[in-house]
Amino acid sequence: MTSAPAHVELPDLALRVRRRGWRMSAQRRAVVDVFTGEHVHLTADEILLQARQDLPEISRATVYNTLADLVEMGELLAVSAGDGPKRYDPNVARPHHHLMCTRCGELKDVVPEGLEALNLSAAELHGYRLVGVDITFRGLCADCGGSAHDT
Amino acid sequence: MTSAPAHVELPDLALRVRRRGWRMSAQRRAVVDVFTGEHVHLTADEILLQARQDLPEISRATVYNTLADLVEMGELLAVSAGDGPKRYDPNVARPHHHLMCTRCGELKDVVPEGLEALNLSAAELHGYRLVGVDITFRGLCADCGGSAHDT
DNA sequence: GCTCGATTTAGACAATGTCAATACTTGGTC
DNA sequence: GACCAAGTATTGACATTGTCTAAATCGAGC
Repeated sequence: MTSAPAHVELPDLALRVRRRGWRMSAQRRAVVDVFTGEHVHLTADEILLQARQDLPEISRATVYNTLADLVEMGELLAVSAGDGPKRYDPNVARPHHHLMCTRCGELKDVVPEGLEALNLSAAELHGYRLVGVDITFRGLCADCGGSAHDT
Repeated sequence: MTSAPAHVELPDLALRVRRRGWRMSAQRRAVVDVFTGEHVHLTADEILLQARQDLPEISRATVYNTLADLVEMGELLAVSAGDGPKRYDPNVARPHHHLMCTRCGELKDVVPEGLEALNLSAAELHGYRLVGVDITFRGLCADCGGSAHDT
């Protein structure tokens, strides 16, 4: 362990948490490093498995703790996509929605047009104070029989 | 057990499954009868508890089986609302979306205006064949600090 | 009231997530 | 470099939600 990883190019999420002065540890780095790129939508279990390739002894609780912290800080979005476990999305910079394959669970980011007008009337609000809107387009991805063929 | 419940006024869901010739049993009736009215959004556990008031020996597996059958038949909608368990919605007749309280999980049906135009461009479809859209408005209900006051 | 196939049941199991107590590590300080 | 305090990680038990199987039971038509 004499090689100090000094000038590695930090991916987005890693850079952001670094800037916040978030206390770093080998475990947190292993988790954060899984999210390279913007269009990653992994489940906690997938994140655990990938993090273990760097750091085999990392525990499940640590991954959940770290993810919860990141969500709390607003650096990660937790997306509950129908069935199955939550997925985590590092693309918090640009508001977007999701396109989900109902068969394999794959998730894509989408930014549909004409959504600015999406509002509820006072009657429809039922006294709620609105915080946000989640839109999930359901469909079949190309691999699962999407636009290619029927049945 | 000599009183035959002959001309009870059947609520919607009960009527509908009856019409389909779905084989009825005390257990299925207990589950179906929980869904009186349109604006009911219960979790499997709540359904189990309510059904047990009619039929104390009904098992969890039966409730899940029955719910899965009803969803399969299209008589019930399964709504995954963020955290927590799925909720079941008997309002399948009119397409609608949901308004969810992020604190207590309460769910309301809403039919927002100006949604007919909601579409994805070919590029955004990523080869998916679109099946439907789920929209969930997130907020705080009146009881949890909605329109009344801040903090 | 029989009979057959559909339905229900208990309980084990699986997947996902949470928690508490203890041990360890990090970063600051001398 | 060693120490300390606070923060962080770990193990393993637990909770919740849901699924499965084999055996028992029931419903509805005859």
